[in-house]
Amino acid sequence: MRSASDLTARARIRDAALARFGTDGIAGTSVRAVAADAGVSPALVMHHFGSKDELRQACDDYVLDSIRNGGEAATEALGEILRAATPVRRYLARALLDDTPAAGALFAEIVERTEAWLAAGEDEGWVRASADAKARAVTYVSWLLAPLVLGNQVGRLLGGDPAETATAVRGARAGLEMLTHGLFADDRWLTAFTDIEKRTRP
Amino acid sequence: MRSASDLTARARIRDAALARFGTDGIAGTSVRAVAADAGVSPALVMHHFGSKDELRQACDDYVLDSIRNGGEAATEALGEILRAATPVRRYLARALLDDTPAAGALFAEIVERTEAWLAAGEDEGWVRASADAKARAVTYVSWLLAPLVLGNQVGRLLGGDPAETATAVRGARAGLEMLTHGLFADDRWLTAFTDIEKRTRP
DNA sequence: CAGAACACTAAACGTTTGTTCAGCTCGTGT
DNA sequence: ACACGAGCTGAACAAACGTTTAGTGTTCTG
Repeated sequence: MRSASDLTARARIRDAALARFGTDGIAGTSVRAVAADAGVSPALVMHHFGSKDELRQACDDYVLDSIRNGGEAATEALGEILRAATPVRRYLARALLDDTPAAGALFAEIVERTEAWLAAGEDEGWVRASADAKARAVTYVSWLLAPLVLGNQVGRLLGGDPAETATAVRGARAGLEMLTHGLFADDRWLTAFTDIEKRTRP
Repeated sequence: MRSASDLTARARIRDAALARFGTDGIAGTSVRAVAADAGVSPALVMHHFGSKDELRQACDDYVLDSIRNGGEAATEALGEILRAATPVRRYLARALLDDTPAAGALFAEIVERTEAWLAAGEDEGWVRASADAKARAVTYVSWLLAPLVLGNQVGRLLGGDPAETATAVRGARAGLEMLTHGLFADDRWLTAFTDIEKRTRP
């Protein structure tokens, strides 16, 4: 258990920035606010990171490392993300929406791994075949990330703290149900969708 | 087909704000930028809306109306969202992440409608039973909203403009496949999840 | 022990921010 | 013809912004 004071000032600033950026957004966070949270002067932030944008990049790198080195074999992307610390999650959500280079790279990486994972599952027979493996992987990852990005909304409706484990588990279980047994009992929506597709592109 | 010039200045300001807020975020958008996009002076923005925050509220209200009055019977939430104009979509994504009151209300509303819709489908036999109807509805709506919020990432990987219809359709189809036939062919993940749940909460 | 290197700050820089204010230009009702 | 309110602007405001500068200690190093 580490307390705030036995971290180096540089790390304290990075942590404060991560939390602030995550909750208030990058544009909505001032260097002064980060400095105040870290208990240092605004000038020290510049001394260590050069500029606000470089501070943001440092956060990007930190989050990338946290997630990449979080899971051992990284077989399942779900676990990695859910296990990551809360400020990191919130920051990641912001970064994905703000379309940070690092976040884009991470998203692409997760999709790639997931696609391989799904392909392996397909070979081994526990994943169904797909007409568009890439699109499926992208959509699947989007779905995994959705409760993370929409955490506040989901949490409020499912009761309790959005970051609370119990709430996340409840949603995850509902999702897993849909993914194994399906949501719809027949093909009506799928065929309806195909019809629309044909009509639009004959 | 309406051109930018035959709208009232008030509407032009609102549209410009919607677009800017959507792409740059609310904190990242200045009143001056909005005014410049709308071809008016910053002072006129204040004249019409009073403050930046009231301008944001006006955007909230507009998006709410756009979506609420968009679908006729609103049987399926999916169509409404996908059919909404692109700036509105992007703004909605931002608002959901920034946790605007209006966005929260809208999310809750969509979930409520979806839950009723799924319950009706369950009665009619084309939706499978669920252990946790509320959690399923919340998760389902999150999944619908995911490509919207993560549009940039999804679009980049699926090729082409994120807002492009073809790209969105490709992801939507992959999602629909998973929802009707399921993704996993057996219960291994679901039972694994249940095991973890039991071990955590005995 | 001198001195370079480092961590750190107070104060100020110029810019941009949201907002205000006085005043301009109209079309409309009297 | 006159006044009036609505639409609209340029200039200015104080506050907050990211960043710079000059300088203070403190700690390694030769």
